[in-house]
Amino acid sequence: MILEDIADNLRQYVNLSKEELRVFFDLVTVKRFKKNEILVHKGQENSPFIFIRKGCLMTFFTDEKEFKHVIQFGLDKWWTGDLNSFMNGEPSIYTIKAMADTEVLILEKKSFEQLCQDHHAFERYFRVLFQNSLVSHQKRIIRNISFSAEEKYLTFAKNHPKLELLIPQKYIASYLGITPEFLSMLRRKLAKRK
Amino acid sequence: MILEDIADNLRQYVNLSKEELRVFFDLVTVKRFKKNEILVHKGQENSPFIFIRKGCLMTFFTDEKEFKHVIQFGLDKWWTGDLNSFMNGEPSIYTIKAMADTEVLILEKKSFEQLCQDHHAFERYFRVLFQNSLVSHQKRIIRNISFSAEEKYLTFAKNHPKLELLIPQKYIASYLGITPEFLSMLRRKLAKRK
DNA sequence: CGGATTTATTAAACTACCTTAAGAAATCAC
DNA sequence: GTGATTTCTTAAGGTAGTTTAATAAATCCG
Repeated sequence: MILEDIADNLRQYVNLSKEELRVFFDLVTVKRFKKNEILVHKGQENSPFIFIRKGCLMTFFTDEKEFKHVIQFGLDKWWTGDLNSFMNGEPSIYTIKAMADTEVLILEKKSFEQLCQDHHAFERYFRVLFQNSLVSHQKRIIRNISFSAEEKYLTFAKNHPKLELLIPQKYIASYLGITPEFLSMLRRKLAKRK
Repeated sequence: MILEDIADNLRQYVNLSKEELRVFFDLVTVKRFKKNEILVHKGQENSPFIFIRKGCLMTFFTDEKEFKHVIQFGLDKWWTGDLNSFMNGEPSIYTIKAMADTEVLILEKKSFEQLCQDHHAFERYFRVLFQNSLVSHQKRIIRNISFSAEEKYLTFAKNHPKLELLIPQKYIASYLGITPEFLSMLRRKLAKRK
C-alpha cells in the first residue's frame, strides 16, 4: 500500500520510483496514538524513527531532578525520534508523547539501514533531511545564546502559530528555556503594548 | 594526490575505494591560513564546506548591534561551514576565522553535489556526518535550555580541554552564551573551591 | 626589548528571569 | 454538569547573570 500524501512529501526532496516507494511502505508500519499517549519511553531501547503523518508529538528530556525540558515539537510530515538512541542502540534519553490524536509511520533501525544501503535515493533523502534539520538546529542555537526571553517567544509565535494554539503554554515556555510564570508575564506585557 | 590522514578519517565512516578517494581529492583544494585570517566573510556567497586538516577555526555570527556570537569551534578532522549558505546559495550569515595556523580542504557546492550524486558512498558519508552532527547539536540545545552558566562551562572544559587552552576566554564565554566578566568570576570561584 | 593593543580581572550597581505561593480559569472525567 | 485535575495568572522577594568602568595582565609587533 502506498499512502499518496506521504509519497508526495518524500518526492519533494528526492526522486523515487514506484518500486522504491513500495519498498519504503513495506518497511514502515502505520500506528495511531490518542492524545497524551506515550510513543517512546525514557530508557527504551531500539527507539524508532517516526514520521508524523497527521497530528502532533512532543519530545522532552527528564533531568535528574525529574524536571522536564521540551526539546522539540513535531507536526504533520515531520520526522522525529531520539536519533542517538536510534542510531547507536542506546536507551532513549527522551520521552515522546502525542499532544493530539496522531498517526505515524514507524521506521525501525534495521529497515532504515536497509533503505539507505540498498537505495541511493533514500540515502540521499535522509542526507538532505538531516542537512536541513542541522540548519534549523543551528538557528535555534543562535536564538538560545543571543535572544532575550521576549525575542525567543516572539520568534516562536511567529514561526509556529499552529503550535501556539495547540500546545499548553507551560510546554512552550519549557521549549524556550524559560519558566511558565515568566512567559505568562511576558504575554501580558506584550498584549498591553498593542 | 591522496592525503592518507584524511583518507583514514573518511574511511572511519564508510568504505571507500581507491577510485572514490581519487575523485574526492580531485574535487577538493588544499588551502592554508595563518592565525587570525578570515576564511569566510559575512555576506559572502557560495561559501564552501570546509574540512579542517590541522588547526582551529571559529565560526561566529554578528548581530544587528555588531555583537559577535560564537557558534562553533572546529579542530582537526572536523567539517565546518555555513551549511545554509552552502546548500541554498544564500549569503553566509557567519564569519569563519582561523584561531591558529590552519590547513583545510575546500569543497565547493558543485563538487559536493557531484560527489553525492555519483557515489552512493559519499552520499552515505555525508548522511552519517550530518546525522552525528545533529545528535551533538541536540545535546547542545539541551545544555542551553537546562544548564546554569557554571554547568555549561564545566561541561565545555571537560569535553574540550584543548580548546580551553587555545581559545581566548571571551570567545568561550560567547560560545556558552554568557559574558566574559561572568566567566572570569566563575573560574575564580571554581579555582578557590578546589 | 618596549610600547601598543588585546584580553582578563574585579567590583558595584542593575535587571532579566526564577521561586514560591495562592487564587482563577480552563479542561477533563464520569 | 459538576467535581477533580491541570493549566494559567499574579505578585512579592530572591538570585544568576549583565553592565559599566577601571585596573591589571598578557600578547603582539616593529
